[in-house]
Amino acid sequence: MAELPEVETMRRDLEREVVGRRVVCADVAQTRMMGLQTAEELRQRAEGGTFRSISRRGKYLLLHLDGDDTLLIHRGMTGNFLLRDPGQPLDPHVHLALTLDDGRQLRLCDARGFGEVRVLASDDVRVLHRRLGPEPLEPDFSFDYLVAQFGRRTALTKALLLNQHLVAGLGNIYVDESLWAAAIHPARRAHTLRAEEIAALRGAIVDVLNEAIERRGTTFSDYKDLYGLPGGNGAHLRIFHRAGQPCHRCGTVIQIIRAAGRGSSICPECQVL
DNA sequence: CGCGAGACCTGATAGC
DNA sequence: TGCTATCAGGTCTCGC
Repeated sequence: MAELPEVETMRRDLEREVVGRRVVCADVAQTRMMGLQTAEELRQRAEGGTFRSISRRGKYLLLHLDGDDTLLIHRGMTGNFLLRDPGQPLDPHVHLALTLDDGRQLRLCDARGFGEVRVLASDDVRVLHRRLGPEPLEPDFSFDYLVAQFGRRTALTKALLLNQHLVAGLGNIYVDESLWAAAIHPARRAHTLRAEEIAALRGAIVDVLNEAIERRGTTFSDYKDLYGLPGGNGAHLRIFHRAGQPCHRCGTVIQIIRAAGRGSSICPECQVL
């Protein structure tokens, strides 16, 4: 999975590695990851472009080319975006391979094809920005904003946190981690949360994300960084994928339940409904 | 409009 | 050993 910390880690690495580099060759396989865009159009618009800057919006990675075009990448669940040296053996399930003017190659690999890759004009980038909720690490993800949203919503707290229109960048890992840190059950209805619980939840989300970014993201199965290396946050997970092990706060055995259609790791003692 | 269920997809794994 | 069923979940669509 690639949630905000993994995408942000990749953004920072790409900023250092590819800004100023030119795409001399774009090999594109037509897949559903491109939506209605053809592989040929993607190739034509990417080839010859120079990377001017790299940004991120939620879980979307945006590689801005000179001119009006931006390469958009969403890694879905199993997607990896790798920077390979010349001559390195092909990776499986390559959808897109960009050969740079220094000989290195950016490869988008995704076995399942749940991700997305397209070239967008700046108008489309603006649409994407408007479509998504606030960035959780920026000031507009405020206590007041969350109180206003949660107060009028009856959905499960977990469902709202996974909803990218409400806040952009959280996925199953960091939602479970944040809910545990704030001692809130994932199936609590959002409008039943007290003000102090909302404050705790907001603080937990910020802390959990910042710590994960510091450790270059979480790897427990597929995720690899730009260099093909795992992130360092896996060993620091407090609740996610720890079913059967003791809660770090109270020692109770961690369980997996279903909430908002997702497997959800909880401490049944700390997180009561 | 908000909510929740189902669809999409394929590799890993459990069960027979 | 090899087959089949099930599960994983980010995002979109659809019905209520």
